[in-house]
Amino acid sequence: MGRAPCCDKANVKRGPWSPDEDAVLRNYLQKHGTGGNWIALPQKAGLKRCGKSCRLRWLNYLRPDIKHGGFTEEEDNIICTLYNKIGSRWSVIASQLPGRTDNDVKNYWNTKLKKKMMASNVTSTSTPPSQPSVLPAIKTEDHGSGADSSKSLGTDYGFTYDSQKLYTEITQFSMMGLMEQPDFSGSAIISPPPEDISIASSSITVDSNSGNGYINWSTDGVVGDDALLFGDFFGGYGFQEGMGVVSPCYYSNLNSM
DNA sequence: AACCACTGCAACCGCGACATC
DNA sequence: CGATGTCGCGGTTGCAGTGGT
Repeated sequence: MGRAPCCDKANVKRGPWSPDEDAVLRNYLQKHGTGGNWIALPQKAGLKRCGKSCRLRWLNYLRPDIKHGGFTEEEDNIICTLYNKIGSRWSVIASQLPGRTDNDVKNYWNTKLKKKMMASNVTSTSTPPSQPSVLPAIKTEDHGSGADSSKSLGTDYGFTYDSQKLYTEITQFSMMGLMEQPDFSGSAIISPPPEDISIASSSITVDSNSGNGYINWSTDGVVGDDALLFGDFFGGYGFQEGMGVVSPCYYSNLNSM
């Protein structure tokens, strides 16, 4: 059985909102609030609109604290960073940007930021590293030094990866200001370390010919949440697609610690 | 001036999640 | 516990504005 429509589409107005409709909706909501029911609201307010349409209009346009356009460089960075970490969860991303709506952020990403990111990637990969003739099979290998929370811990996780892809992702990472520009001669230093995580040092080392590499990191001594968060950080930011292959290695190791 | 392609953004649609009955 | 109603989200569409030819 299909879902019943939220309103009678034949009897509701659609398309752009007029200033009069905006005023009616704004006045009603300022006086009465939503009453916890958007579906019933248009009838109460005297609008020939679908409740969903009213909700959207209020949330995306009429709310008093909304900002439109003029995204700052800082907002760009936040959007890029979060997009690379969590993907297209626009409501979550928008929640980190006061005055921005999910729709605004989504539109901004689709029309401008995505192209900006891609253009930047094209520029930064104009002299790509040499490609292995045959893409190596992905493998994970634990080179960890084992669990001893009383000492400074150093952990390496070996991986094999398509070096072209890895380079692109590291460059992207760098563009976001989260990593020093890699020269790809051998390694890239993650700098500064992820906020709130006490990683003492970290780097990515890659052989651009073979595609073999290691993620190396050490903490100040406590491997609990810090290491997990760092795993999340890598898994989310640096290797959104590829790192999933390595992530299980992290977690299986951490679980055994 | 007319046409076309492109861009940006408001609005719509469909669906999953959640609440309530 | 299943059926129903509503909310909220992400993907997509439609259209006005703009610039190029």
